Amino acid sequence: MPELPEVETIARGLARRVTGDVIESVWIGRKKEPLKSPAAEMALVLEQSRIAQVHRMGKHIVFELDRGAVTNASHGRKTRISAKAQWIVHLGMTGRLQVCEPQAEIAKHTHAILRLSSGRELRFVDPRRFGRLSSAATAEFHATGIEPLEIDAEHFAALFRGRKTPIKSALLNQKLLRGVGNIYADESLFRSGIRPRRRASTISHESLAKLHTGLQDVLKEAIALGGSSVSDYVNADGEEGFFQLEHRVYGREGALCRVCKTPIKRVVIAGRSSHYCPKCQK
DNA sequence: ACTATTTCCTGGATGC
DNA sequence: TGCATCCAGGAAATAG
Repeated sequence: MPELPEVETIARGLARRVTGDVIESVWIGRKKEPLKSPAAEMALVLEQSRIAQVHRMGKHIVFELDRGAVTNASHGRKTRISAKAQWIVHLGMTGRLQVCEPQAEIAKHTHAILRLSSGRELRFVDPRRFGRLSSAATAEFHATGIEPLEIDAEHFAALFRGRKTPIKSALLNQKLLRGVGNIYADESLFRSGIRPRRRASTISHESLAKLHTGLQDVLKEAIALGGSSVSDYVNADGEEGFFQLEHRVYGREGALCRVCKTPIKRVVIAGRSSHYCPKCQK
């Protein structure tokens, strides 16, 4: 399940492989489900666009497109119109973007194929269809929330002021912070000694400062290790990450806390599995 | 204006 | 072996 570190890893891998490539044609398999923009509109935006840049915003992968040469038919000669556009991909739970040769077997649940001028294809595969594709030709895509690696301690603490919701839910709320998912919410709460059910507004400024540091540390460490490979996550080169080996609470129900040997507990908060150490976290 | 709950979707694990 | 049931979870939609 790709969260900020996994999406960052994937975006960097894609940037290395497809930057500069031109999208020559597009095949879109479904009319709705993964699509947020109409299929025809998306194809129109993508085709003949040059991929100028690939980067991450929250859990979104954003392809910055440069739609260079456009024929102005009214004068019968080519006029260069510089137009910017974007292709925005959210991988959901099981979404994957693969760069491959055209003869490579088309995986089950392939929903979109972009044919590139380099002769390769960029394919979007998503069995569970929680992923989303959208395009922005005029209005620039604007993700909600603030990047957790860019926010300072004061603004971070202010996000939770007056919120009665459990801190775990607040961390998952993409309108506050963007990119934090279940794994890194649990891991950052462990690092800062806060139980996931604690009401956000009741947490001391000092603890929130620890949470700010803990969250930034865990995200940076995870990016350095290529993300966490749980279930079927792989990066743009099909390689697994290694941060799952560093998890201190996530997915460790019943296993002993690495700090105090107390068995890790699992509770459900807002429909999400939440893991914590009952001794280390208060 | 918030917060809580439900819904979407399929593969893999589990149980009988 | 086969079939039914449950579970994972991000974010949008819905309800309170």
